[in-house]
Amino acid sequence: MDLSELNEAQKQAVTYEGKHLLVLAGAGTGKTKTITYRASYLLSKGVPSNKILILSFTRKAAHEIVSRIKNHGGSKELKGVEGLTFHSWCNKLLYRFPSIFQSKGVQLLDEDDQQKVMSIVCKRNPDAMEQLRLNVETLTDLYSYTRNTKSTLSTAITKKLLANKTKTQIANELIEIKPFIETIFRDYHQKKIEKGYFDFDDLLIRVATVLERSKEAREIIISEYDHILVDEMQDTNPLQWDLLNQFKDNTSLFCVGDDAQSIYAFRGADFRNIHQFKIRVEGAQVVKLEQNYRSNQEILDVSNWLLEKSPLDYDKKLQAVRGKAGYLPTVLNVQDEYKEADWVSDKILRDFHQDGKKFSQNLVLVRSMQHALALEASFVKNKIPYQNIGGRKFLESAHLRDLISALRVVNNFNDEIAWERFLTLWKNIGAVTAHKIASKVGTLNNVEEITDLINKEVKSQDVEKITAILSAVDKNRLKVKEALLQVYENMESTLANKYKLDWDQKRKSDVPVLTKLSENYNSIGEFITDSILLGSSKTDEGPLLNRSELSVSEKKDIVTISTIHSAKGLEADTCYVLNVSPKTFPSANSLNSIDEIEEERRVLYVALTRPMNELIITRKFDSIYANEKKVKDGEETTKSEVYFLNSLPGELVNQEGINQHSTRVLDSFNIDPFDFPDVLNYD
DNA sequence: GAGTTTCGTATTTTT
DNA sequence: TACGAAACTC
Repeated sequence: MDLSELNEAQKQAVTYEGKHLLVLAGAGTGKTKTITYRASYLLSKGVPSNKILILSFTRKAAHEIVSRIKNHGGSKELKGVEGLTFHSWCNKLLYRFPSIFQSKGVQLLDEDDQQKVMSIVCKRNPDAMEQLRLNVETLTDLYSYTRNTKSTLSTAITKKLLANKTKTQIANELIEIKPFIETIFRDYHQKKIEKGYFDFDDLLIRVATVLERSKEAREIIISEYDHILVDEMQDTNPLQWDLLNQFKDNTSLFCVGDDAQSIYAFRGADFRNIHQFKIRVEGAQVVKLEQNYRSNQEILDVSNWLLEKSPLDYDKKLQAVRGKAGYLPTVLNVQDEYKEADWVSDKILRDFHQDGKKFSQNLVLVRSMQHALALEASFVKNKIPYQNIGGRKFLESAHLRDLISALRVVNNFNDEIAWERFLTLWKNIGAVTAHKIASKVGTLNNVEEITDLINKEVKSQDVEKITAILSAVDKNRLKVKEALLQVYENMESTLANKYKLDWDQKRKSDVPVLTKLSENYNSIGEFITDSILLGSSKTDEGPLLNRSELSVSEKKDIVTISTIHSAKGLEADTCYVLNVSPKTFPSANSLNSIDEIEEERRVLYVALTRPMNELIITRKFDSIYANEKKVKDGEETTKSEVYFLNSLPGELVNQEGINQHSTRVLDSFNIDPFDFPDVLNYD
């Protein structure tokens, strides 16, 4: 196998002969390359492909690695190498070994479904909710966080809800709210058991618990794999570590990560999984990759500066193998997002026409997809082709969930959430009627009994369509596409009416894509689970789309707009990091603790380390003046002064778009940085 | 008056 | 897009 493209450190990692290895790899140092070469290397040494498992945190990353292995291997046995997310991996195990994991017939819930279940539970505990004054989303987050971090409820509440309180306040409030939260969580758990619901976390928890408890199960499962390669190790949480930990006696762990790119702490990611790797895994070695091949030094200087400003010690200073480019990154000060959008569109078009730069060499990064709306409008106006990564996924869109809900209710009569969605679609059926039906239907035995019930109890002009859909799906349980087509036939006018704003232009065209996706499934249940788990953005090259050979878009020359969270591992010639304004970096919602603020810093760091040649940062300067606005209870004055680009040294960037406001703008950048305590104990 | 529809408002990040 | 309040319908 040809290793000549690797540097010494990479080679050392790839050909490592010991059992366990941790690769600490800074941004752009060839992390993905190392992990793909490792897999190819193992294959070339005769390790069977089905004994190698590649795990990542996001679907995109997992898929990226597998497709890269295929590129430089080319041989057939590579097909067997699995590249999965932790969740899809566990789902697969549950599916393959239903008797070991007691997982037959479970109904997977996606995030929206999970919140609906939580919402039902909250409504039946009005007293607790009255006391708590928390919304459903916060509770669902807290529940998931507690389980992913394997922490006590008290610890989780303290971290998530009381982060900015004093010790006495915490103690008092804990006593006050914890019992109510506990009531709700216990009830939620009960509800899941009743209905056979599984939320995302249950996938991992079920596997971890069974492996922990049963020696026999563990022996069967861990012998499945000789090598587990973990990408983005810094994003794994204690629950995921628990899983990996079960394997270490039998299986070699090859983990790659970068603590400076840990941006999922809000979901429980814990970079102690990296820092303590050597302690936790006996005999593990560590290899560091420090040479950056991606960017020029000027870009890295800005990234390095950002990390240096942190009170945490990342011990990281990226060196560009490529050296200096001779020009600086740009900071563009704009008035509002429309000016920002026009400027970016203009530049992309100019580069395209004058320099022959491809659209696909541009990557636009945003904190949240919300920030990209004006730009998308501008792209449409200027006829710039683009794709979105991150944000709402294809199969998470409401109209497709409406269609799928029809499959779900027939697949599982007990699926209350799906019943409510499906029934409230129709004229004169609201939450009350839907709930009444949903609660009666679970005990019935076949679809005829259900249509009888609906005929009897529902007064709606659409009853005929409803029953027609249910019967059609029932008859086509094994022909998913046919079932979907018949659902659509009966539902089209209703959907067109519900989404009249953008049905014709936008949503309608998703339906053939969905039916195309369904072609390769011959059981409704499998299709439903996959559609929840894979979520699959329309332009994603995930397994769902590959199966049906729909990944046409990847060959097209288009600009990519991505959330920063989805952009890890991506790179591009030119990157636009939009709206790096006060209150966005760090986000106004993340100012409760140093941990939160530092995570925001790492998010920005990930963004800044994406470009190869050109980095353009934009920010709205009028939002700087908005700092004083809306001070709640007089407490937030200091918080509004935290802004990462405060005191950004002028020699690191070129500023553009400064007009008569310029001096005032620059002055206001000189506010003292937030006063961080300088010693932190992360143990 | 129960139930449904409609309208206005606010929205981080991912499995 | 989801929630709450207000308006509307049986």
